Amino acid sequence: MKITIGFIAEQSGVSKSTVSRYLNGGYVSEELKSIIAYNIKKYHYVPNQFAQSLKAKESMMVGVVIPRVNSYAAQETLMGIETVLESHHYKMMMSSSSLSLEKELEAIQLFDQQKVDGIILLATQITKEHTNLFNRLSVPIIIIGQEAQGQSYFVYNDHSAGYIMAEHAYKQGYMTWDYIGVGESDRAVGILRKQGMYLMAKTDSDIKVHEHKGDFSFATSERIAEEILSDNLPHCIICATDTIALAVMKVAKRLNKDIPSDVQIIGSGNYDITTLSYPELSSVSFPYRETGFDAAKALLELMHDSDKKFQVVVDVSLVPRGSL
Amino acid sequence: MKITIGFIAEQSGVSKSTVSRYLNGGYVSEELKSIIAYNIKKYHYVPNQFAQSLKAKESMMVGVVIPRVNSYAAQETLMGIETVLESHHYKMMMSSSSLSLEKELEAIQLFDQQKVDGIILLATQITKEHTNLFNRLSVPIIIIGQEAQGQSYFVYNDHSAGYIMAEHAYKQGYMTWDYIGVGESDRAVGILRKQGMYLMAKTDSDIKVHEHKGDFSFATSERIAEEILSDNLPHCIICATDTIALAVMKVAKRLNKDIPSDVQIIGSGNYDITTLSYPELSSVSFPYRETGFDAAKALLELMHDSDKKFQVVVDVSLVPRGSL
DNA sequence: CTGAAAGCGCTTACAG
DNA sequence: CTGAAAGCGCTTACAG
Repeated sequence: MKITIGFIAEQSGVSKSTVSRYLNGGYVSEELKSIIAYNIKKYHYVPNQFAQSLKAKESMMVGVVIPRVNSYAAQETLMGIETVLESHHYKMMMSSSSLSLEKELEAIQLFDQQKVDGIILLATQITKEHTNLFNRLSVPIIIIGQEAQGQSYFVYNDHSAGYIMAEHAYKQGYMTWDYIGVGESDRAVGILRKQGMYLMAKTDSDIKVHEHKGDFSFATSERIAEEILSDNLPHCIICATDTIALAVMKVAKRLNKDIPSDVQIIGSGNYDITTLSYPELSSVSFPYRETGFDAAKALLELMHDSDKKFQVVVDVSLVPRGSL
Repeated sequence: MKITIGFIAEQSGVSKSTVSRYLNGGYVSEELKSIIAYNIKKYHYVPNQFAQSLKAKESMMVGVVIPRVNSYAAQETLMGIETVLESHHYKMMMSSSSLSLEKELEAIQLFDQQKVDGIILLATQITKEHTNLFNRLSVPIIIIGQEAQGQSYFVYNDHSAGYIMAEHAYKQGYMTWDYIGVGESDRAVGILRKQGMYLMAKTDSDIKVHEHKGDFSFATSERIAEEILSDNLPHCIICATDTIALAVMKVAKRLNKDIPSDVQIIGSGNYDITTLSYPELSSVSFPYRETGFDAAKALLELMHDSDKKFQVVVDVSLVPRGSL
């Protein structure tokens, strides 16, 4: 049978109100407390959360929507978020959109219906539908990774990331670059990083850049790398992400190129695996974990003061290693 | 203001029952349908999930509890689970315990309260409390990674993993091994893999094994590797996990050892990054994704036939590469 | 095909 | 300190 508050009340010889008060820390005599406690234990009573939430104000849960489960950036960000939520006794619920925008929207809406106290979205793209949904939400939301007009967000300085990679190549004396980018639907990675790179390239008219359109996948990156390296010439390859860079490195090794004398490689993201390759991969560091931490703190504030707005740009920095 | 079913009914000039019926596919005249639809749209009405679930039977959600967010095994398993849930129109909610057994128990209980339709636990340890909780759950649960008496579970053949690593070392002609293990609280990784290795070692009395007690962390593994390699002798190192193996490889390179001529290394797990190192890491492959897939399928069955019981042992296989 | 009413399991003023 | 009662937003027989 189903153990309800009414059953516990009955067994304890008190009213439901009293049991409810016991559960929520209201006035109950010591005597009743112990007998109620006894029965709750005896029957393994667990309050029905739906019934509670129908009245209650706070669920002490925050929902986090991530683009995919095997993303280094997502993992790190989650760990930062988790740290602050935990210390404030909130539970973190996660939902992955598997890179489907539709599922992403659904997940956000589901969290809203579930009456979480706040939502964090690790975004890859902000569409008109996103904006509409954001405005209808009954709980605060913070977006990480992409700008969203009128909302609170934390974005990385992706423009600077592109510039920094280019500048490093330039300072090492390389004047002809291959740039492997990703699609422009991801504004931060697809557009801003590339723009940053070109801004730097324009500072010296001797610089030549060959642009290649790629995507986030390892396989596509390998294919592009094979094309680039097929001419047996030296190449300085600037990659929009570390995944791309790692794929390039793998192909270069397969073709017996020496890194960094034949082929120079730099990526962005500073994934943990950049230090496992040989040579280690030069990269641009994005403070994912700290940003997750800060965003969660900000969300906590928003939950209590919905007039606030956070729109912060997080700095990135060069981490030169062996590959360039 | 809050848009409820009552408000929509009022605006549409019908009763709440009719709106509810509209929502749930009951009898409603075409005429009323369109006017209700109109108002739902107009006011962006979204049913309160708590109120629904108070009555409803199914939530179409399954909860997955993972030990930590940055685990390769967890990621892969999740992707397998996701594939089947998605195709059956279930939503996947994830919760991480951050390796805290207490949080793990809480998360399971929370999912149960939330009336998910089923739970999958990626386990690292099964305690008495776990068993008690499992028996009290009102929804089916499947455990992956550890045996749980009386429950449905999918475990890997960890004993075989240990044996396979040892056998490979033996066949390559190495007779003196260093084995780096993890704590025994994780029965599968800590005990079974080690036992499998020793079982193989016992087949030839010339085999010597030096056992080292480590843990899952990269840092501890590096420390142990430094100890082992400090004698400047050759070493054949069998590692309970790929993380440990990767750490050993890093230290070996730092000490300018050649792999595999000075130092031989093998791990378990077949993480994706095993192919990024140079040389690539030999390992034992665990079919994480397929197991997630199968476990989710099994859960779906359990949800409709709670008498079933799944207790399956999944095979693992050697993947020899450059490091041993 | 439609609506009034009871009920899901809890919380919360309110009166005592 | 305690209990009766109303209410949270929905669903579901039941009668019409």
